[in-house]
Amino acid sequence: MLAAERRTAIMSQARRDGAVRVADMVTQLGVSDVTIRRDLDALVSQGLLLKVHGGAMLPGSRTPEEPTAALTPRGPAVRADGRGQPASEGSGPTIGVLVPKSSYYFKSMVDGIRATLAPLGGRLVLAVSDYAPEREPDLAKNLLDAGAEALLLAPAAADRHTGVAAEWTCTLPAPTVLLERRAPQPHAAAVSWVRTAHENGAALAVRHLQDLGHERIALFTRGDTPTAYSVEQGWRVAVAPGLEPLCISGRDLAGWPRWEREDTRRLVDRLLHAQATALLCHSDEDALALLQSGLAELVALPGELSVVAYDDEFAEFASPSLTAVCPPKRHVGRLAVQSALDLLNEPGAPTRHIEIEPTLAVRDSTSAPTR
Amino acid sequence: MLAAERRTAIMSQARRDGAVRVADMVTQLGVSDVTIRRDLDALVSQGLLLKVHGGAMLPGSRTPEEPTAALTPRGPAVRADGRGQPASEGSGPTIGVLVPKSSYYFKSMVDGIRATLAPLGGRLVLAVSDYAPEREPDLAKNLLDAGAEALLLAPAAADRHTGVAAEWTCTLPAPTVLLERRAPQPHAAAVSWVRTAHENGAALAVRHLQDLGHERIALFTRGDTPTAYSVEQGWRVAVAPGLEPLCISGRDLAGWPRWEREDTRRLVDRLLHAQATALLCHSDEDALALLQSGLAELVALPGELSVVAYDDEFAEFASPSLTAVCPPKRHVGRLAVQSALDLLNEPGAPTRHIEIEPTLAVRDSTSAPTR
DNA sequence: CCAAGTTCGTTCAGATTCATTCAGAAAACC
DNA sequence: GGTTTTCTGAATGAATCTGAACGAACTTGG
Repeated sequence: MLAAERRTAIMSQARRDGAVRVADMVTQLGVSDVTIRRDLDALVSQGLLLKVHGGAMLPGSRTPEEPTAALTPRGPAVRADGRGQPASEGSGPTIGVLVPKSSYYFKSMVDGIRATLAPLGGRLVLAVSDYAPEREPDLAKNLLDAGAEALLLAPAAADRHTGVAAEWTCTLPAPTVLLERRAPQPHAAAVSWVRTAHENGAALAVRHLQDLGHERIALFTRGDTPTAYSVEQGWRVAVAPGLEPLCISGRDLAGWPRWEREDTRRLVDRLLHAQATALLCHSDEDALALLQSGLAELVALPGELSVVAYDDEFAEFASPSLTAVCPPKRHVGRLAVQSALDLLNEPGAPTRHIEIEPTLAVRDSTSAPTR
Repeated sequence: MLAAERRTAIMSQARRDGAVRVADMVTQLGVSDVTIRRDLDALVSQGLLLKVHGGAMLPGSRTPEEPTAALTPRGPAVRADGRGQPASEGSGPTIGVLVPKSSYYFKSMVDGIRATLAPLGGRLVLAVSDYAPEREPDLAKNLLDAGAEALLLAPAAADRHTGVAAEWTCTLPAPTVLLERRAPQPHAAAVSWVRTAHENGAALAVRHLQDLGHERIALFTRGDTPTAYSVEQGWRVAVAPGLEPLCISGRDLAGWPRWEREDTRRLVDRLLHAQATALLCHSDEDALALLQSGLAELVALPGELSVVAYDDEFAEFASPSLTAVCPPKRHVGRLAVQSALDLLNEPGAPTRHIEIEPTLAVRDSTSAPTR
């Protein structure tokens, strides 16, 4: 492993957890403690970390007092039901988070929230609605009962086309920041939100493909969520107008999300019939499933069909590795926490609406069309 | 094997793993280490890779050796203007700020920037363009020469109607955040900005007046700036459609910004003639000037004419005290600094676009119309 | 307060990697 | 055909990285 890679790994862990300990990195990276310490020294001299006994912390976390406090709770100290340890003598704020799913997309977002909160000694209380809108008001109340002073909400109770959240999310008795949702009209100027510019993410992918020479670019979107609609909208605007766009929605696809060999064949038929040379595939999970169910045997990748995955959880590990749009999930979490803390610390702080731009990771699944 | 093929292979591996080792590529491609190193040099000079000991890494989202920290001599503060605090032990970053005016609107913004930077030991370098677009590129360069590691720009070089900044603001060799401006299209997804939702601020004022029972709400806007156009647009959308709106622009008004008694009388004539019962006055400075030049002697305030000031620097101290829209100037500065620091500390951090909502301070200059 | 267990900083030696120079081979150009 | 340009590989000394070892410093729990 490269020294610089090691340092990147250390920094990424530090950013995730707010701190790193030498012993952990020794076992994790398989090098000696001296080496880790030297890495830390280097990072410290760049101002990226602060050394403390046992490891290092992110600078700027204003706790010169008890630096080790954030180090000692090893692993994810925070439990969904709130019965986790009090997270460093309760000096920081308690933030309640409501997400529809604890896995996949929202996992990274929650990671970002945790990483931002950890160095401040804040506590995270998590609720998962499992996409059941009717349970969410109660879950939000539970969060408040569990001591949450501010709420970060990604409610399933939202218009699927516009991502506008249900009204109750805007009238809770605590500062609220919506995640990947907007507030309904009477409250739009009063409730903050942080969202990904998924439209631009899809456009980014389309433009990359167009630059390579593709003209007919199909879209597959997963599920019936605001994200899927935003991606679809961005794609629709970015593909050359005039050409009939080919959009395949998981919600219309019998059998989905189980990709059988037969499904994949049918999908490929549709793509070829529409003369598509590229596919933007919402959720890299589905792109991976496509590959695993024989996509590469039916068409040459990327020669006959270029594939861009939307989302970048597993795309890197596919074969061929998938070019992917990377929604800045971790940063959505981070900025939401910062906003919530601002609202908490300064009661009159103004509402803010933040859009974060996705990036594109170009890998091996896209090339110029061969035809 | 062609050299170009080799380099493609290297890039592909780099993109897959985030890094490549010289030794690996030697065995994998069957050429000598010198050759690989030369390939790396070539790719580095194209900006595609960063060399590190043992190999190379993807630029961005990485921690290159000793970038700015060691290069910028932490010397005495170079102030672009006037007095300067000693800038606290030089541990923090240096932020360059370019504003068109150091007074009035931007004063509070700069205050917000300074207040956010101060506890971090950061240094602020300020440049003022005095609304001369042609001087701004040089001023920005000066800021960089003075050691600025990131830039916050509110350039006068911007489309007055849309607030889209000139292109050069997006191609500077340092993380850039635009203040109250947007980035032009090819760069919109790559350059962050922070702006006030002036449209919503104007709408807020209009709605307040409508709630009081006003139907004909006039607008005065000051100057020929993006802010004025945003306010005008928000006002235009919010006033009842169908009614002919009365918009008076300072840019069309002879003599402005000097309010003589005669000007005020003419303005009142126009308002009364249009049967306006309320006035949204962009810049509380002008609202104050109106009052001081005899407005209250010509119409009963707020009975015959309700006045809402846009901006809240002096509105509170007028008599009667003015209801005012408060643009969150200080917070614009604060969030811009936070964004710049994020970009500085984490080179791969995604672009963000932040809109902050103004608030409304209801005071004595608005009431239900008496008519 | 002490004692045990960690963690820290430093030095030294071995291994790897780096930049550079020089020379040979292949391709391009006249 | 001859010359120039470009690319490649060997060789060299210098620079860098890594791990072991040791005494000092720190943390923790009585």
